[in-house]
Amino acid sequence: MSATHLKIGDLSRQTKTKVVTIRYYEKIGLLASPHRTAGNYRAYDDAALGRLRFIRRCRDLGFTLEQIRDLLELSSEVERPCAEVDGIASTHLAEVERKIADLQALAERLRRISTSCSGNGTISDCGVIDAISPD
Amino acid sequence: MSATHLKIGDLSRQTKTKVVTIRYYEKIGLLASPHRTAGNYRAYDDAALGRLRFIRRCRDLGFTLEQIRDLLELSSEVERPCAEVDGIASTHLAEVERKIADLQALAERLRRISTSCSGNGTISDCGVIDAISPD
DNA sequence: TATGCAGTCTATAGTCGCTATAGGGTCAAG
DNA sequence: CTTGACCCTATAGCGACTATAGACTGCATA
Repeated sequence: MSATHLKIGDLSRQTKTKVVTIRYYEKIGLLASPHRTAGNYRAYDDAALGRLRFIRRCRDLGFTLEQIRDLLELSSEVERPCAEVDGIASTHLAEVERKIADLQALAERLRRISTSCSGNGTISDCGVIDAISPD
Repeated sequence: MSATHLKIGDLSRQTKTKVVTIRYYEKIGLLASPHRTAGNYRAYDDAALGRLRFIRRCRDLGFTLEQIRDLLELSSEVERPCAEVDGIASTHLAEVERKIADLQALAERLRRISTSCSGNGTISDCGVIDAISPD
């Protein structure tokens, strides 16, 4: 089982990850170096595909590569208490929530800036620049 | 008027910008090279301080340095229609709103992942990893 | 006057997460 | 036997900084 010979392009298509990115993950040690064919092509098995899928799903969720590295390591140490894994996830959630709050404040300011422009004067009449730099 | 001799550290404190960052802005041509003292120290005037303040406020608002470059250029061409400046701001607002929506969806997913952890088992009992990688 | 120390100078390399490019080699189909 | 899609390595670039090394300046205190 999992003796499949997947080429890097197959992984690329199946995970929507650019070939160069897969090689990059290997270079930084996030993905193990796979076997090579006679012609020096990388030959992956299903486990590698699964691991890459996991990585990509995590990236999608906004985890950093460092966090993903931790998650991958932890997930193999099945006896460790799960508080650490949950800690990574909830730290990240807190970060995301903070970002949302920041962006909402930002959107509010931008809306105010936009309304200070009448839309048909020249810059000297327009409130936008002044709204950004209120000296 | 504006013959003040501000040192880079003064600008740094007054705008909460790291000294290296100010020098970086100069290097990429966002901030003009100021006069130098006899001892080769950068000597800024109030205009430079104002410009840096503007840049920082824009960064705070999430504009890229490229967009700020445009804004600075536009704002000096007082006869141009202000629709351009407003366009930059409202394009940016749209982006921010999209980002907020994305992050909210993301936070929702993360919350669901976090709740799959009971909090005191081992990793093998913990739903977090499985929740991320649903095979 | 000497010394210490905070502040400044230049130049270079590192960060993160890729992406792009150059200059090749491999392999299956026509 | 050539075409073309795929693969290989190695290096440099992106944005917006940040960090570091090694040297100089300028001011206060002993």
